[in-house]
Amino acid sequence: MLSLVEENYLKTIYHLSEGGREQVSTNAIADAINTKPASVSDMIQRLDRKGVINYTKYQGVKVTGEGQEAALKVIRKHRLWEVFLVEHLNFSWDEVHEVAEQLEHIKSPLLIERLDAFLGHPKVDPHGDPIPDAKGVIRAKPQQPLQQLTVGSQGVIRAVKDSSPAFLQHLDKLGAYLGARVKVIETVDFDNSMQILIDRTTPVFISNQVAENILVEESE
Amino acid sequence: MLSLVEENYLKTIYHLSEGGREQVSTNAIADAINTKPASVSDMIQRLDRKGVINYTKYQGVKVTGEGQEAALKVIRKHRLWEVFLVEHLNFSWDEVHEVAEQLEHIKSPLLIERLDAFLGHPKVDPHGDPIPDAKGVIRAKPQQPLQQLTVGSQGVIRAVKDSSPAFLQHLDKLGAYLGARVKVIETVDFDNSMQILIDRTTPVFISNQVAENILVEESE
DNA sequence: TAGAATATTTAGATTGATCTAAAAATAATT
DNA sequence: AATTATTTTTAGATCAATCTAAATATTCTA
Ligand SMILES: [Mn+2]
Ligand SMILES: [Mn+2]
Ligand SMILES: [Mn+2]
Ligand SMILES: [Mn+2]
Repeated sequence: MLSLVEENYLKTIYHLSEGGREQVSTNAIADAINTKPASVSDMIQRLDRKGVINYTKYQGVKVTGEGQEAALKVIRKHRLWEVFLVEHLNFSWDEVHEVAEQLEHIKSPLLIERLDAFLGHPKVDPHGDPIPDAKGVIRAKPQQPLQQLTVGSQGVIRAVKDSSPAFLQHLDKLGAYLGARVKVIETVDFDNSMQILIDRTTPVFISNQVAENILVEESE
Repeated sequence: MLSLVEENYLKTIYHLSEGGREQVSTNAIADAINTKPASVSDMIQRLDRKGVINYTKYQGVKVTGEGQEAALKVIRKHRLWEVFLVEHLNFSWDEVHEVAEQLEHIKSPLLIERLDAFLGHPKVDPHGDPIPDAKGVIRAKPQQPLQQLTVGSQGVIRAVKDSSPAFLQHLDKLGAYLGARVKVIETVDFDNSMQILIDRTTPVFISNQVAENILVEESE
């Protein structure tokens, strides 16, 4: 059994290793979780003892099979709650993350399975992130950062990499949302910004950082 | 701001003082919360410093105005979540309390107001307990333990005093539920047990303890 | 009302989670 | 390769929440 804090560490480590990184470093964790490296060093030794990560001194950590299972359970809960908040309690997509950070730690297998059924077994959360099923299986769709599209190519917005209110509210202003069609009008080499069409309306400029955090499914 | 543990202490103290008791004793709290008196002694000094209770050494504690407000917020959340679980996630009334004990600590004013609206501003929880409104106002209906009814008198079950699975499952077996009509057929002086009719079906025997924990609204 | 029983508080320890400061290891750079 | 810079770990403290054992108050009872 993991404590709330341990669950947060584990989830963070899992997310950091999603990018393909083999070993996750102490500093990376400290950064992500807003703690000091000394605290992380302590905690990862505890998590190693609990068998959810493998820790080798000075070499960072790696999530074990058992650890991944636990991490995915937390992530499943987080995302299901986000769906609930948006679909049934009229939350907007920039309001849900913080609350879901709390709800993800509620311990009740019955609750989460009933919630899943109530929601109709959703496949993605309000940010387009896939929801693991009860066994921890994720079906990820092929997506790429909007940044990578070339002039003239088109796609549909499927997810966002960043779930911060600041970013999501910016997208709202741009008129961008999950499912919107986008087309690249122009790319600017100087700063990697681009001009795009969203749903065939007026062209808008987006910065490199924005384009990096929008995930699209390319379409012909 | 109160910690999860502090919220639990405060809620417990509030409930213990509901019965009219002026001062709540250290031992009573320790009992209710399953801790040692020494731990309680420590905690009530902290809660006193935070201004939610008044503590006088060796004389027990009393909830302050501010404390009552905080306690009622937690109770409101607890009961709203119980309604949600029963009405929307198909939980039975004996399964909700434990989960609600966790959910009641989620901190988000928006969430709880949205949940309240989603549920249609319910007035009572699945055990018949009144739900405080956003301002902490409770409208309690006139109720008395079934034990107090005399032979021949009738009433409607409005609430249960005990929310333990054991008790509620027993009521299920008896066919008792909120809203059921009851009529006292016979009372036994020897052990204070009674024979009652539930919804005019076959008479059933209930013990003194059962009769004490069923709250009815008497009717002519 | 004195002594016994009970309730409450204090003292001192422990555990989880965090921090700062210092030490040790690894990585980068002349 | 030697030195410097960076990263990571350890040592020692602190705070919340708990415990056991001992000390102190209050309450009951004879
Ligand atoms: Mn989120
Ligand atoms: Mn999300
Ligand atoms: Mn309850
Ligand atoms: Mn209840």
